[in-house]
Formats: sequence, C-alpha cells, structure tokens
Amino acid sequence: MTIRVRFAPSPTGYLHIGGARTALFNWLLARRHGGAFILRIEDTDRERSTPEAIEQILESLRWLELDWDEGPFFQTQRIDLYREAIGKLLDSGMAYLCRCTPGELDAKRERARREKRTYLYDGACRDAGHSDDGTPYVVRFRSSHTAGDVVFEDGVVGLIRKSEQELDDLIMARTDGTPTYNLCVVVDDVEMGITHVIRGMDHLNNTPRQIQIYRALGAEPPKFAHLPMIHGPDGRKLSKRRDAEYRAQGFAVSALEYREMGYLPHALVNYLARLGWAHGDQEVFSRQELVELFSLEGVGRSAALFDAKKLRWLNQTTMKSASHEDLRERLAPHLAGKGVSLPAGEAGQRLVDAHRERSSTLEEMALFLVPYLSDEFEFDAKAVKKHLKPAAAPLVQALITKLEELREFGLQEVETAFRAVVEEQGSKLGKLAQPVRVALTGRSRSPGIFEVVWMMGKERSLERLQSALVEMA
RNA sequence: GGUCCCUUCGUCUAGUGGUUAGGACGCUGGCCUUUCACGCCGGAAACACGGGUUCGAUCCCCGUAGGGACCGCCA
Repeated sequence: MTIRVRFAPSPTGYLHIGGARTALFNWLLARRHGGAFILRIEDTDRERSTPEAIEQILESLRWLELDWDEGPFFQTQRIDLYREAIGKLLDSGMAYLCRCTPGELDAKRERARREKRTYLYDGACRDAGHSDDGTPYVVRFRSSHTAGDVVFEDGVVGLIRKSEQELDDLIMARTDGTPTYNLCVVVDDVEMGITHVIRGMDHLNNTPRQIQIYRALGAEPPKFAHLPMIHGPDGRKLSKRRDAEYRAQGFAVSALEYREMGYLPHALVNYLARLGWAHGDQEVFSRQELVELFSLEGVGRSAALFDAKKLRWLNQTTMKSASHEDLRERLAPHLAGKGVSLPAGEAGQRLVDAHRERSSTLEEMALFLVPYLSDEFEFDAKAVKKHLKPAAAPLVQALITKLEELREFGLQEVETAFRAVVEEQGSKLGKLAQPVRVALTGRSRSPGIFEVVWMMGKERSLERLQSALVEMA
C-alpha cells in the first residue's frame, strides 16, 4: 500500500509555523516512502476564508519547497460529496434532523456550566423522528453509545481510549445546509484514499468521533499521528495577535515572515524538523537527509518552545554552505529593499563569500553590503569617535599615498601597501586597520581589511580615506 | 469544571533497569587574530515532586503538582 498523506489548512489567515511543520512532516513522510502529498483547502467557513489567505498559504509552501502531488482541492467545490454522505447517513438512520435552535443550545450549555456539569448535547431531537417539512433544522450524527470505547493507536502518542458515553451527537450540516468540519474531513480523507492523517495535537480530541463517522460510512479509519504543539518563546500558545511583541524577540508566527526577515527556507525547514523530531545528536540536515531519515518514531510527544536564537544560528550555518547562486538569488530582494544590487560575476561572489559567515540573516548581509554598493550608508557614531582620531591621520595619509601609487589593485598589492606603511611608521597593523575599516564601511566590524579595500576598489577607497582624513583633523 | 495529552540543563533534545546522564542553541573562560565572525579548547547548567515494584530506578506502575488541548450551526 502506498502512503497517501494530506495537508489541510483552513484559509482564515497566513500559514503559521505550527501549520508549516505539520505540512513538512506530512511531506517528509510522503517523500520518504514514495507516497503522495495532497493539498486540500478547508474553506467551508465562508465567513472567514479569504482568497488572500489561500494565496499566502500556497506561497508559503512554495517558499519552503513543500511541493504537493495532488490538489489544491477546495472543500467548497466538493459540497455534493458531503451532501451525498449526509444523505446516506440519514437513510441508514446514522444521522437525524435536529430542530434545537442556537438559542436553546446556548441556554443548555450555560446551565451546564453554571451547575459545573460537562455539557453534552442531550439528544432532544435524537428520537423525535423529524422530517423535512420546511422548518429549519440541522443534521446531527447519531453517535453510537453501545459499542463501548473507541480505541486507536496514535503514531505519536500511543494508545488512545475514549468512552463513547462522552461522545455527543455532533452537527454535520448547518441550518443553511453546508456541511461542517468533522464530516468533511472524514468524507474527504476516505474519498482521497488518505492512509495517514498527520496533524496537530489540537485534533486529538476530535479523532474518536471521526472514527465513529468512518465506521458509520463503512470505511476503514486511516492511521493517525498527532504532532505536539509549538508554543511561543514565552511558553504560551502561539497568538497571531501578539506579532508586535514577538517581533521584538526575532520571532514571528507567520511562516512567510521568515522570508522577509532574511531566513533561508531550508534553515526554517531544518529548524522545524528538529522541533519535535530528532535523529540522535544530529542538528544539521540536508533536505536529502531529512527525507531519508524521517520517521514518525522519531517524533516526540511534548510541546516545544520556539527558540529564535537557535534558528538564527542554524540560518548562519545554512548560509555558510549554501551555493553562491542560491544565496545571490535570495539576497537580491533584500538588497533591492535598500536600493542597491550586487555586481555580476566574481566581484559579487567575493562580496557574498566574505560576508556569509558573519551574517545571521540575508537582511543582515544586505546591511553589510550596502557600503560596497553605494555611497549612501550610515556611519556608526561610536566607531567614528573611537577610531577616526587625529593620532591615526599620519598612518592613513601614508596609506593613501601608497595606494595611489599602485598600478595593480589586487588583494596582494593592497596587503603589501598596508604592511609597508605599518613598518615605515613603526606602528601596528591594528592601528591602521581599524580607522580604515570605519572610514570605508562606517563600522568597526567587517571582513579582513585587505579584502575590504580590495573589494571596495581603488577609487572608492581613496575617496573615503580622504574624507576620513578631514574628519580626523 | 469534564475529558484527553504532556513533563531530562534557560531552550531544542539523546539516552538506559546499573552511564562521570550525551549533543546543540544560548551564556561564559581561553586560543586564533587587523575588527567582527568562523574555527578550536574549556566551564556553569537537567532527570518536577511523593509513593510503590526491584538488589538497584531518570527509565516500569500509581498518585500529586505544573503546563497544554478540546468541550461551536470554527477548522
């Protein structure tokens, strides 16, 4: 039997990182076993579903390179299927018409709450034998209360047992006739031949009642695996409302926002994979390794806190080994945002290579690169104050003279010039390097100084050294 | 409140009925060095608590505490 899994987001907002991980684990399992990864959009809540959210979700999956084999399917286009299933259940007596109004139900819920009882639908219409005479109704599932416990083996959590006494008759079709979630998932998963349902732990409690529906439909339930939740850095549930607060900590709920922040998709994938899944001590995985090594057995059971610092480290690590083409392509939008772009060919490659291991994100790298690509860049006031002092002026002046004389402006020649100046002035390299660094890049942190001067070019370097000289006087 | 799930360093985690409880991020001391970063070497840092089973429990069982999810004509 070939594995068929699905990712089934509801398009009521952007794809959050918990959803991204669910998608990833499904995708990994499908790829690991040569199965199919199916994308299904659960948009039956017409009030809250939007086309923008759908596009955001697809774009997020594309960015993460989680390609799907079938779909996207839309539940709103499959209504007939659900109607048919509901009709079948009605005919067989596994479902019935219910005329309880929302108001009546609210009152019962409220009373149960006041009396500190568990609210379960009391089955007022269960045996009333209502038929469709034009009075508004909903369709309820007739939950079995005789078969004892619903038992299933969860791929992550293990054996789950639920007493059928605690399963009340859920609504499958609303007053307006539209089907609800629990019915749609089951019908779709049956129809699509889904073999493994891998989803968030928040669905664990729904599973027993869905299993009842599978049975009522005469279908074999798939294997279930419920993934532990991901919590925010504060240990609390992820909240889309607290974005501003999160951002201050370098954290975002939206998967796509990590692209904006300058993360490589594979870094996020690698990080998400390690959140709740492990393969011994290994931290860094290639896409290929992930596909080869992933298994449900390696998935843990406890919720995890999102650690933005570790993601940053992983991103830097990933950038170190990324291909130049990939980096250049992903860096471009960040540079464009600052009004600059990378020169073609080797000059651009040099800049990227010199900065890839000292940047945590593409955004940070872009910031580093601006001084090489434009004359519009910021000077760090503290660095200027500390290094552009009169005492360094003679050294800088001597360097200017030496650099001006250079016919060839290569890395080797620049270094020779520096060393000659330091020796002639009886000084130390550091005394000259720091002022030059600040003069050229505006800050006290950069790649090796010979490399900086070389990458900056003769003309630009001399210009900036000259203005620095003025500053120092 | 009811039902269900979870609990190893601050965080992500490995791990076994007998280990100096391992790794990674972060923090920190040092080396390297023209700065930063990388790299390398070192350090602090965990089995939630209480019972039981056992010669022996971090590991198995039961409680307690803490955390989470669900309890909708949302998904």
